[in-house]
Amino acid sequence: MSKGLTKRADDYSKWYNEIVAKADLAEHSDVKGCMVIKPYGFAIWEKMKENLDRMFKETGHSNAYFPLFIPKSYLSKEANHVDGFAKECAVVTHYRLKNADDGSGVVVDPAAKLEEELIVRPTSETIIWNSYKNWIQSYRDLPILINQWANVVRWEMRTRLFLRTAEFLWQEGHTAHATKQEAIEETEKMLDVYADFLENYMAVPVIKGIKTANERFAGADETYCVEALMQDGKALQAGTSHFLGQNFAKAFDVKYADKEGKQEYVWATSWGVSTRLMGALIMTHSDDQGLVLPPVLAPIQVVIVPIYKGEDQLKNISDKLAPIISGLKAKGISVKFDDDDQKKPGWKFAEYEMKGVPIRLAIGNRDLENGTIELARRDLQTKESVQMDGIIENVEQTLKDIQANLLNRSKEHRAAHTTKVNSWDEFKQVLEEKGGFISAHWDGSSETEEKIKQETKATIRCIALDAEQEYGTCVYTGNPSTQRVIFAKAY
RNA sequence: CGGGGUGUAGCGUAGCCCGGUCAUCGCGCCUGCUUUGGGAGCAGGAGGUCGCAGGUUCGAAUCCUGCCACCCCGACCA
Repeated sequence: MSKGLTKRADDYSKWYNEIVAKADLAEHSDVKGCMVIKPYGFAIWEKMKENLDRMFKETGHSNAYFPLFIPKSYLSKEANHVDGFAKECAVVTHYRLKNADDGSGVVVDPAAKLEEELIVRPTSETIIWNSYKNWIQSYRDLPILINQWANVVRWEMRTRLFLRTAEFLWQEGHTAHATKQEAIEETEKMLDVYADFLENYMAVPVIKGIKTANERFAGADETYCVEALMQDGKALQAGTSHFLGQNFAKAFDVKYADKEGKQEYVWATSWGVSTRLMGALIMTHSDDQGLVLPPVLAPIQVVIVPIYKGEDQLKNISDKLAPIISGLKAKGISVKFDDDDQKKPGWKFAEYEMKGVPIRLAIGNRDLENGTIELARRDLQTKESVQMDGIIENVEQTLKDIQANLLNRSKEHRAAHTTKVNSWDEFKQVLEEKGGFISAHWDGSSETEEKIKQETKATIRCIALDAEQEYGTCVYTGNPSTQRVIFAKAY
């Protein structure tokens, strides 16, 4: 077994899979298309959840929970919505098993056929709006600002750990508002929450934008998104926030009486991020030694490895470390003191590097004599001997430095892989040789977008919210255009 | 559902084209001793219906037929 990882240039997807495996994050289940998230991977996801959940609550949202099963008739109430999901739904048709008559095992009891099939939710708009119908009568009932943490199922043909699996974990916010303006503001506010989270917690820079009609959520009037760029030059849709207009209100007949007593349809939004964020985290920061975690999301921020011979030495080291460990913990820093006698120091170094632990402290007899300790930074792969005095403040500051460095580094990577192009030849050349985000003029038609996709596999990731008005001509058709849009190959 | 490929120990594999001490090697696992500042060394040990079912043959992991499963490339991916 090789000690290092596959070189990225050789096979990016193999490199990605190795990191997921070696950092012990997740594995494919024997159940087709499904993923097992292992304890360490789940601990990172929980850190993400914890922070997102707090941010949702700070913006006035509450958590609730709705059923896993959606009656088929609900899903079909909104025409675009059902079209968008019909091809990837898991369907429950029976509710009972029985022993086979020939003793060959358990079979589905044909007598237990459901009158109406149940769909395992691919997303919960329909089941939630079926409830909102009963909850909303008056403008006084609005707004409703609810989020749910749940699992959903989308029967994808081809899956990749974290990025696309048949079942995945996510949060979905579903809000109801009295006015269009307020719903649009909510959509944009939650997009800002996502961008904030991606950049300041995950250290993943994103472009905020809106989707073209082709890429829009089935049932939305407008889909906002945050798009990130991975190390291989492909884009990843990291989160979406949808302005749903009155589509679901009309489909489920959800009206409220305004102050004048007039009946009006409710305005809606929905927004979500999923375990796909784990994929974004892995593909943005990892190197050939394995995972690299931003400190604010690392389950273990500091690992301490003692280097010793015999129990006496270990005891000396432990005694010396005790106040440092409690001092770090007092500052809210998560520390693991790995005194496992079964593993050697070198093994531990490699192990925690693969797991992306931001800081490693190593201490042995030599350090005890000199009053020093070795501090290794995962992001820079550097290590230096530093004074034991002031180590707590040093670690605290270094964690901040690492967090900032990771964001800067990924911003630089993105800047270096974002190209303005002005001709079709240039477009194809940059896409082929360099990849990354391509900023180009587009004539605004779905046909053009579709043709570009067929010829190059590149799609319009978004129309950036901060795009400047700039007159030009479509890179494909030469038709007039008023702004550049972001193209890329995507996950 | 099309095109290609692969199934050998927990994992990764050699052997298959040229049937016969071929079931190989690495990792992992178990035992013991020595080790511990970058994935320890040595010695010993456990573990396999060679995907399944037929067929050819004195003899099949190896050849033939059928089936099953998985992987890759497409199609699909709100």
